[in-house]
Amino acid sequence: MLDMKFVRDNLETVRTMLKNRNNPLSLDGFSDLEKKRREILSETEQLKNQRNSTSKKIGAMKKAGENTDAISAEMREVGAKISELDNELRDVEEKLRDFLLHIPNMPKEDVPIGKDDSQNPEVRRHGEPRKFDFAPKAHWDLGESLNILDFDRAAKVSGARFTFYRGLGARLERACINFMMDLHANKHGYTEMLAPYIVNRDSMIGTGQLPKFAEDMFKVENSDFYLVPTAEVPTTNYHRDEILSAENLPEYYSCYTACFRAEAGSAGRDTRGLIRQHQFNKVELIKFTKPEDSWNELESMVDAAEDVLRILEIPYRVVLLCTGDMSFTSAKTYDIEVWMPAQDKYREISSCSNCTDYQARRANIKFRRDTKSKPEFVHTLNGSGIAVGRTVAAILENYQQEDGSVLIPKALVPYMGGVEKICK
RNA sequence: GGAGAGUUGUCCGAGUGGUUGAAGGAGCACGAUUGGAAAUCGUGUGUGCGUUGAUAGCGUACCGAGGGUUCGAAUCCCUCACUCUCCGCCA
Repeated sequence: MLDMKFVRDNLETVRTMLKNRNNPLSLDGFSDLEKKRREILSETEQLKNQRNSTSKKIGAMKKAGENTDAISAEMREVGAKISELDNELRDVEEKLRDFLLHIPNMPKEDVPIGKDDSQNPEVRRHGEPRKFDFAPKAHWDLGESLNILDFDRAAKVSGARFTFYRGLGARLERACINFMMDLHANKHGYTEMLAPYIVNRDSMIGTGQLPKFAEDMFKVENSDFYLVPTAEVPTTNYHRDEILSAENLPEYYSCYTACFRAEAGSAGRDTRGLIRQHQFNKVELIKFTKPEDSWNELESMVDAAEDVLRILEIPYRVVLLCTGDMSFTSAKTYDIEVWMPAQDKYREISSCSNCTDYQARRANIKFRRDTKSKPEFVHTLNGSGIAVGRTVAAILENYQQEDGSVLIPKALVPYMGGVEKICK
């Protein structure tokens, strides 16, 4: 969340930001609440001061054997007033907190203002989309005809937006996970993690999924548990309520998890194939950095994610998200979009964001520059490194042959136990 | 799931109603000592909020979380979470 004082002192700037993000939140009432909070606080603290000093006095009087009935009665009234004010204060602070939890992060100055994804500027491209001398098939058709993806049985067993991988399909998904984890651990310096798939409410608030996006999550019934929508949640909250030491920064983590998303509101979109599933695999990259380093760290994180596609030799482009398309917690986001021949367009396969101190403030993650200095909020970054199901889809479409077989990218062959091609 | 024990500052660890933000120790920082270091000695060493020009001072809150009793709670009561031990079950 944003700093309360920042919102108070920059109300119009925050309003403009909300408008640029197409966020309808109204800040009416915020200033009054903020002012009210300080008024109550000053009054209640004054009374507490009185109570504290008088209570000490009462202790001394009792020791001296004096009667304290009158003064105790007086303090009882002060106490009643205090608890009345405290209740009022709690109410005001709850409302303020609710405001703050619903205000998204401030975009960096160089983020273009725009309505939606049509206004995301392209930053760079890598690789030439292959020229097919036959009509390329969609990955779901390839997967079914090769008998490596089974959407029908997944629908029977679970429902829409689930998939069975089988045989070399399952092997390919697993090969991608292993390849990505090895790449980030060995080449890019990320510490490998495996995290819980179920997290509590505080974690979901810490990274910004709650309270606003509850309908996008799967909640475990009769509990306060949620299925993780991304490894960003457990991995960023790994350091919740901690003060990190400066010499450990930046901290890099890579974490594979399955991801669970309700996909409410995307009915009818990407109904076929691996693109939009209730459960999918993802390798996530997470960084905790000093504030002054986070922008460079964002660039190197995107590069690490791009590296996956470069090594797999699949064409992609990088776009910079405009204000209207950026996620809630992000100050700046690059999306990597992979070339999908059957759709004849680039599709998102990774999203890398610098959340600056926004999540750190929610999750209370700080660091200390040295023993004498006050703790400061870290910056948190997260990025897909990369979405595994979409990678498999991209491999199937980009590496397909006219006879319906699919070649395995060279870098994955060792992870496939030497298999170089998937055929019928 | 059953029974019991715990949760205090960076760490260890005292503290069962009053001057305790919290004994003592360790660590750390600064200073003294030293040719330099170790050892030793001295001083200091939490966070949030409010006030403020101020990372000064003052006030306030915080001893797992939330509520209650009391003039006053780390200390008493209630609820919850987590940790540990034993039993049961189990990949």
